[in-house]
Amino acid sequence: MKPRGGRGGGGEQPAVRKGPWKAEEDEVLRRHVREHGPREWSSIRSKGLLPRTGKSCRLRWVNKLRPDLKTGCKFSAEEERVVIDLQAQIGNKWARIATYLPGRTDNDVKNFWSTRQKRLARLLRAPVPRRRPGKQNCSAASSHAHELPTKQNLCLDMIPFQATTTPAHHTGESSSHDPRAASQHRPGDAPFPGAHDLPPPPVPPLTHAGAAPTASAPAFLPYDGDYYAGDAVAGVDPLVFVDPAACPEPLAVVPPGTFFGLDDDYVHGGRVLHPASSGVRFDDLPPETFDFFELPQL
DNA sequence: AACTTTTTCAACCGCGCAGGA
DNA sequence: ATCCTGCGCGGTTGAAAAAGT
Repeated sequence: MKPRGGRGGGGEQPAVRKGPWKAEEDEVLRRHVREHGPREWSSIRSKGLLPRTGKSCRLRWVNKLRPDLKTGCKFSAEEERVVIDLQAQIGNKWARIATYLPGRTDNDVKNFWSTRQKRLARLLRAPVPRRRPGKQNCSAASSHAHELPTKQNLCLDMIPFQATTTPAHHTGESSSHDPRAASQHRPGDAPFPGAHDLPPPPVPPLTHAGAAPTASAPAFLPYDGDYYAGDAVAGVDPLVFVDPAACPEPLAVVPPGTFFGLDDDYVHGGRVLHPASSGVRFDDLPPETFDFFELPQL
């Protein structure tokens, strides 16, 4: 198709190929990265190595070929919650959110979120949900879904939101507004830093209702390569720990209007309301909405 | 078994930013 | 200061797979 606006084009280059990648193409791309690192994507085409745009090559590498990716593995309970928490805090900054999830890409996070949004939207339209297809999770079987008490396990069933969560404005600008800072790896860096090597992503301090984050009770802590540092935190506001056994980390409150993109007709005070009956709370929603209800207790 | 619906995920596109010429 | 180019991000699409009827 059309190479945009006369760009990218020195001399004679093969027509751009699109669509699924072949194994041979993957191998060429891997070789390029081995030799040059994960950069100079445009040169792959200009040198005639592959009839793919640099953009396409980069995407293929980042989303599929990077050696540190978790593939064929659904999001765990932890990962789900991290995504939900961070999306509530910083919005659709998938690349940044992905920096908290070792082995996950922004595309993974984006797809995950999109799936949950659709699922919730469908559930809200259809009060009697069908049994959700139970694909095998890495760490769970879906048959637990109806066995778990929702309220105790519902990490997002929070106390009323009242405070200073910081949507995009907090995250977006200043030095922290460098979405690339967290994900871009420079030539001198370790080739593909896993979570252990990730610098603390520049996520703003998260807050929860009634208390500002403190050293003793951080609202959220980035992945530390092993487990979330919040696990061991003592003295965390008990309101945040709905059930420490089921939900060991402190969580940020979901600010109104942010949950899965629902507007305030659906979300009120940090709780999701059924559109047709404002007395229905988030935890009245079918557990099928979330996979992590189905996970065994951590 | 066949068909339909839903979910998953790979890949593309447009836009904006950064850096070099 | 401006333009050009490369790259990264977020949104979207569509095919394939899985599950339900």
